[in-house]
Amino acid sequence: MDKGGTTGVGLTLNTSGSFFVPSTLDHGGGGLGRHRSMGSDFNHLCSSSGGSEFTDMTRVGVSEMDFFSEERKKAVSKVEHDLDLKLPSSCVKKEDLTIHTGLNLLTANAGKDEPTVDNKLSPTKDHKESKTELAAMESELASVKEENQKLQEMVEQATTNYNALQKHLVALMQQQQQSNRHPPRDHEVADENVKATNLEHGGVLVPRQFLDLGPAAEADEPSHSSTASQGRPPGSTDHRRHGSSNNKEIAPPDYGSSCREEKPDHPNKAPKLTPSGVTEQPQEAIMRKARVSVRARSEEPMITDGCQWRKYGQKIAKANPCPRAYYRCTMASGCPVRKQVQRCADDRSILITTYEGTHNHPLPPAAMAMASTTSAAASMLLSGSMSSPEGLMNPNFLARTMLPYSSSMATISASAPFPTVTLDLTTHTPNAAQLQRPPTQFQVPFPGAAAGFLAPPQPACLPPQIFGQALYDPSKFSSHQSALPPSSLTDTVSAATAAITADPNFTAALAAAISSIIGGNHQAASHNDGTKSSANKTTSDDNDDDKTYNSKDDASNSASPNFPAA
DNA sequence: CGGTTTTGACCCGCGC
DNA sequence: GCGCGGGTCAAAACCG
Repeated sequence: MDKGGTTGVGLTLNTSGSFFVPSTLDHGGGGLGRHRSMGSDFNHLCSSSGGSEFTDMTRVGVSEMDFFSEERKKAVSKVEHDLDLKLPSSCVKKEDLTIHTGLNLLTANAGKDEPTVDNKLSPTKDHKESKTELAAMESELASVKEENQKLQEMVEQATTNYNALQKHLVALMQQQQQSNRHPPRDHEVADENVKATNLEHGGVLVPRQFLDLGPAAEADEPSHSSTASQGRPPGSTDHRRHGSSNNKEIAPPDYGSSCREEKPDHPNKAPKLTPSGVTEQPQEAIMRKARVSVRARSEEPMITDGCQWRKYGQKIAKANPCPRAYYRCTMASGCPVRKQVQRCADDRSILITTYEGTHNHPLPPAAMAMASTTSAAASMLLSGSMSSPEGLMNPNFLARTMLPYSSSMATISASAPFPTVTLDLTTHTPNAAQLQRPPTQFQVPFPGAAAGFLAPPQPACLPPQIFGQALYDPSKFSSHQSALPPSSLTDTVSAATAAITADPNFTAALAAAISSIIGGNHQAASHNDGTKSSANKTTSDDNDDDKTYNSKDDASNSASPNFPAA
């Protein structure tokens, strides 16, 4: 498609003086509706539409040429003004987009085009018709202008939000670099956060962390992390007893060895080289090892997070009589995300779900929230741990930032083999709703919402529906859950989210979440069918997904190891 | 029949 | 070196 480039409008004139926009123009941006939905090419398309649309509707007799030419010029200039068109000289010649009007055009092009029906029109009839057409044009032009105005406002808003987010990211990256050199004290961090938020930076730096996060960026993860996590040294044989039998179509990742190979503290591991020769970031390996643990009350064997999981193992840990189940994401082949599900030893109504890794595939909307949140929490954890060893070694570092509102909401475990954030959603926080938007909470403009990708501008990444269908199904509600009605859970979730988002380090993570949400939404619009087909059993929608799991799990619930006979 | 779950065995890191 | 514990594999069973 010619995006309003050097292709001239190329108005042609028939012998009657009527001129048409040739169909070749229309394919580029003839339909107004097409323009409205355009994004980055909005201005370009509008600029060409301003002319083409106008001229497309215009069919004027020769006698009116002079009169209408002035009108047209005014109208076009108005449109251009309204749209505040900025036509880069490099790609658009202004004169190409200007409506060629007047008799000079007539003389220039006269006789070049074949006669049309308009030839038969008498001047008088032509005149009247032209007037009505002009009136129609003007009214339509007005509505178009109005719509374009709205669209432009939307674009501007989205751009503003995007810029604000980007600036903040840049500021945070700079701040992070500074803190690497001179680890500031806590209050200094807070001050700098405030300053960073207000900083205005013109530079466009995209932090790598931002790029690394989110499904879009993760799409190539298999080629990276798979070399890191799955790639056994070329000559090393599978030391396991059996050859691969399952997953024949997939290069079976050796998660055991990968896990071990990726130990961040492995002393002898030199940074691996990607095929391209780029040194692989150890951060990525650590990133995959960061864990987000979610504690939620649920009678269900598994909380509903919108993803498809396949159980690949079960183990009874020493400290907990309840067996721990191991699940792997099956929404895409080779997705590195795993989760562990285990009931709390103290309170078996509490389900502890620990997520690890980031999805390398688009997510359905229902899965987006949890994935974004876990990814964000992991990123936050890692950004804290990355910026200084203190973050990793001192469990209070992140705890301080995450727990300004509730000490029971989130905890950081440094004693665990891997850095782990635990979001405790089992405790109802009375003031959770008030904490949802604390005055000092960093709020990221939500480009998705601004641009209309997401309907409600929710600060919370965790819609309540992800925490088990039981929350909405009274029949499945246990006494535990009835003690925690959905609304309060919503508050708790919101409060947890508020606690997380209060951390400025969360920014990069949230950016990832946003990008994944946007990308996922973009995907989701066209992905549903794909999800259905590829996930055959699971998903006409999420409820079906739940039912699939629940039916099985319910059937086996009595014998479910998640509920061992006490 | 294909996908999922179960379950015993294996691997590896770590502590002693 | 050995045992323990966590994590994973994969054949068999199960399910729709």
